[in-house]
Amino acid sequence: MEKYAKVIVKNNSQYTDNLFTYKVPEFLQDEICLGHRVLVPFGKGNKPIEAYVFKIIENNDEDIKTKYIYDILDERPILKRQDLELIHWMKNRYLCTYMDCINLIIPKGYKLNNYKSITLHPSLKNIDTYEIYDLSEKLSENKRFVLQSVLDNKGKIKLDKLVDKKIEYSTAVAEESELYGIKDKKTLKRKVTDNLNSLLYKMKEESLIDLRWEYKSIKNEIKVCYISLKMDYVEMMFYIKENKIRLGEKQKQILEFLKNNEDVELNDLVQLLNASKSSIKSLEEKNLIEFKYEDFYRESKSNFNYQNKDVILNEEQNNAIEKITSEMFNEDKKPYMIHGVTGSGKTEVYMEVIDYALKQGLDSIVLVPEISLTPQTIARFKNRFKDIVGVFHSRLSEGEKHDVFREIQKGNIRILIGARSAIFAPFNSLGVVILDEFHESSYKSDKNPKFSTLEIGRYLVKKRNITLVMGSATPSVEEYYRAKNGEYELIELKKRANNKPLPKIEVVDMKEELKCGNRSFLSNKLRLQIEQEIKNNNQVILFLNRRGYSSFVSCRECGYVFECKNCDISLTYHKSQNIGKCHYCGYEEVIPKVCPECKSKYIKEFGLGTEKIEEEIKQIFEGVRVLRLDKDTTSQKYEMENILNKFQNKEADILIGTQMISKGLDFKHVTLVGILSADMMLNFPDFKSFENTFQLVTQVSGRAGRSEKEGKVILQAYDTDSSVIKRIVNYDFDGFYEDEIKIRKLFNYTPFNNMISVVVSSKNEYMVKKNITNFYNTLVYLLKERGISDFDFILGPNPCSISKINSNYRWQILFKDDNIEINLLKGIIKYICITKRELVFDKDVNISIDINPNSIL
DNA sequence: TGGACGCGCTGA
DNA sequence: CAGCGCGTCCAA
Repeated sequence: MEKYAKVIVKNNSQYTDNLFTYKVPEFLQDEICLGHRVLVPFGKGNKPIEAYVFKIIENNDEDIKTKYIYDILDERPILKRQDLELIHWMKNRYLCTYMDCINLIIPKGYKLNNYKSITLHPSLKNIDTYEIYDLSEKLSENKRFVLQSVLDNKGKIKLDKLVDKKIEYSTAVAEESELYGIKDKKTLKRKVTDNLNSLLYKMKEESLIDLRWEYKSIKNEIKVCYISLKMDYVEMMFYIKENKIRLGEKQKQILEFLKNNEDVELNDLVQLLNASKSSIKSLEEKNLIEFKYEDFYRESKSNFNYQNKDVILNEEQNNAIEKITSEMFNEDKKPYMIHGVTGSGKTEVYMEVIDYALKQGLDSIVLVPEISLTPQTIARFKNRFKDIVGVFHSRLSEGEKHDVFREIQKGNIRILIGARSAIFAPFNSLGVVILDEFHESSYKSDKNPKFSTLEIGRYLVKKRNITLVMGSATPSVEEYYRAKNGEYELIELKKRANNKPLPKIEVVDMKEELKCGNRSFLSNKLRLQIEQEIKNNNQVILFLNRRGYSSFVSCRECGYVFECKNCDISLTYHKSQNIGKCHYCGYEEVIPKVCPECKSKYIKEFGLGTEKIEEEIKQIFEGVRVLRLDKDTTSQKYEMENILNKFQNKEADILIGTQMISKGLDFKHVTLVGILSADMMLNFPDFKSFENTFQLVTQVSGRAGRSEKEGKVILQAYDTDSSVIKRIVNYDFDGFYEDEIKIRKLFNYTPFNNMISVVVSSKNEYMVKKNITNFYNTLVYLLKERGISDFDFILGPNPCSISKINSNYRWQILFKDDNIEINLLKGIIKYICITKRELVFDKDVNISIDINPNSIL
């Protein structure tokens, strides 16, 4: 019997995104399992690369040549059977590659290093050195160099090292790398590598050298070494005498110490006794002590102090908990949607549900939006559940991620708090997934696979019968619609946990302020209120959803606007560094004093940003302590904790921030929230801008009055007649929902439709146009073939609203599944963009397919 | 994608 | 013909 394995190979090529069949060698036949990470030879040069076993078959009737699998890389399969199913499902749902999906769910920190190594040809191995030198004399300079390097390096050298040597050698010979012109190091290295490679192949042909791929499997792990005596102390003294073992003074000290202490960590021992590692090592070699290695858990710790509050659950909360826990083992339960006003104690409900699951032996995942993965949230869970709480988010290092996944698999972590990708954590018995603030757009991934965490959650409910609890004070319109249609179990929490009313929202008309001659961003009312609250020893939060100093800089003389070199976006001014920054690609440039176009000096910044607010607030309220929380002030690790700690300890009176301050923060002295410009978001050209505004403003408002003191909100806007603002003021979610769902229905937006966005981009604008037209024509052709002649559901091709990002020109086609079956449409798009990609598209254009995108810019 | 290979140009 | 740059093909 012959065994074959169908595998997915790990490389980042679009063109190898299918199953490859390999023969399983005899010695692996009993061992190999689905989901194993294996090593296979790939390509002409049989380069060893990683692959994942997706299928195992006996006897292969397909007529394809097969190579043998080299080896299995880990003892146990790295992917479970259910992971493989999920990968298939995701690949089809989000039209991405297998590897995109695999990368998301395999434990991190596994790496395969492969390199080419050069040795002397076997026929030269046994001849003496003199003969080799004689031989090399007859060769060209370069070949001699290779042979010499191999010999100098004990008969074996890695290609990489040879390249370095060669560059060093060439630069020494030729003046200042003149040989290759002045190029950056990377291109130089590539070039040298290429040239050496072709030389090496020739030398291999000539039987001068041997060329082979080698590899090393690396696990990013740290072990801790614990040391104990190998036998009883008295017994050992005997043993030492018996065998005439000579010990140094330090070594005697060590043994003495270990007599009273077991399992001492190596580093502690070194420090405590000032001992050297070698003296310890030699004790082990003398068989007197033993080492025990254990996994070290690189846990990202936080220095945030959270003060526990005593909580008594109210009736609404208890009902919710009762409902969810009582159905936990039901077969066909629905996901739960908790719609609870800000401060209604949703987190307490989550914790009770998790606690219940824990007692039933089930693990839980708590998902929060990236920006609200604050120390506060984490501390809250850790305080209650202690060490079994793990944290997972994209800012962890590879090693930290690896350790978290390992601790999960070991069962040491039972509750994981994390951002969206934490939903793929490898729990053994997952019972509960919590999706907090589920309306947040960050639950949709922006890189491949462009998955929606909600959809994955629903998948897990269906396939693995987990309990999915999604909570929000401001559900998204589409999910609320689904809840109303019975797809979810809707649970309403209408009261705040502290039984205080929601803070009153007052609207200030900024047009009126202007008329009265107040040209500042601060209305008189808000200014007076801030003064008042600070006098009363309370704290204030000011919210503006834009970081930086001003939104753009322009010349008042000629109208020149500073724009990003790489993107179709104006630069945001950052005054502290006097630079314009592109918030898309990170491009920066110093803003000059004179206009680069007309040389006038009338350069001025326009629009508001948090940096400017901070500056002016400090001027207006002298002596007031101000903190600013946005992406710019929190770029360094722990900076966010520091700011939040300071604010909590009342080391500041005012906290200014972007949407980072809108979620999950709970400060008891905050009595006033100022929303500086509600219109800013409202006028955003996106069909979700109303919804986003409603959500954000409601969330921020909820930061006020969370304990005994009552809170208040002042909302500044120009367009005070806007229906959205009226709904916000009255906390009228239902009204807002009714307004919005009508619009959605009218224009056929989600939830009434699916939308697919296909963006083609490239550095070359002409290529983009050509390719997207090609795509469109192919699509229309295929649709006609299927008898479809009404193409109303196709919008475009058009340039994207942001027509250039990172020097890439972007064109888009949008699809709504109006008159066409979504799966048919997806099938066709997949066929063109993936299966037959090379027939329709040029190689160097990027294609991005997004199902139900967050934004269509 | 990126590794192997083949082709053609240049200069000795 | 060695040395080098470049384009093309293909992966089990």
